[in-house]
Amino acid sequence: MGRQMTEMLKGTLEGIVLAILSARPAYGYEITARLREMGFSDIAEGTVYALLIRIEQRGLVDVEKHPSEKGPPRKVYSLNAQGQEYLEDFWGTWSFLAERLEQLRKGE
Amino acid sequence: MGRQMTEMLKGTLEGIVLAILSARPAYGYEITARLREMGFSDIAEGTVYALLIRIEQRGLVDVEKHPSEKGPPRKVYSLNAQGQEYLEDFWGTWSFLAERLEQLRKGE
DNA sequence: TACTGGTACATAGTAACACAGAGTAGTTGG
DNA sequence: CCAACTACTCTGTGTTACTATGTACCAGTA
Repeated sequence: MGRQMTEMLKGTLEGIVLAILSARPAYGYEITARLREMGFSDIAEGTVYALLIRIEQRGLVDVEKHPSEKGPPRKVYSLNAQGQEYLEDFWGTWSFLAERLEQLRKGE
Repeated sequence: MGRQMTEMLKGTLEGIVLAILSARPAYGYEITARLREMGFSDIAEGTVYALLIRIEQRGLVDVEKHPSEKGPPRKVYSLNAQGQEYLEDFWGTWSFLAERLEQLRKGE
């Protein structure tokens, strides 16, 4: 992945994953696959799992273990109330940034 | 500043500064002031200076020293050809990210 | 003269995050 | 048995923005 994308994902990847979870619960491997479909073709698996552990420790998601038909059991994450609130903050921050950048892009 | 904003600025602040410089040359103190006017109210001065040194070392900007009426001489930065190219890459990366995020925001 | 405040740049140390790369397990099919 | 897919974990590294502090230069003023 490009250096620019790597740096830009810092902070936003977390929001992206929370947004995915706000649609419906999901587990790590599934989220990774979803990201790849979205075009984030080479986000490292390890990055996603580490992020999930982080947001779990911050209490933004609830976790349940479900057996899988194939492979080891899945850790299914779902956004809780605190996570929902945090996601709204994220959208606020994102909007602020996106507006300034659109302004900058036009302004020349 | 919030944790979210701090993380999101990683990767974007560089582009923001380059975009400011693409409009016209500027020096560090001036850029910091411009950022504050834009609403990035508490971006640390040290952050901007460090960033300017970084982009100078990468060869994205040219530097000239100009005497100042008040205080020490100014280091005036201007975007060069390589910087222009890099900025275009930045806009490409940004657009990609912004599109996915808008999609995610709508999709629920 | 001494002091204050604004201008202008620099640096050392810290925390957070994405990445690379390797490893551990379980299941299925050749 | 082993390759391929599923599913999660862990260690170490580089980049970045922040905090905090320091240097330096000038104007106005008491």
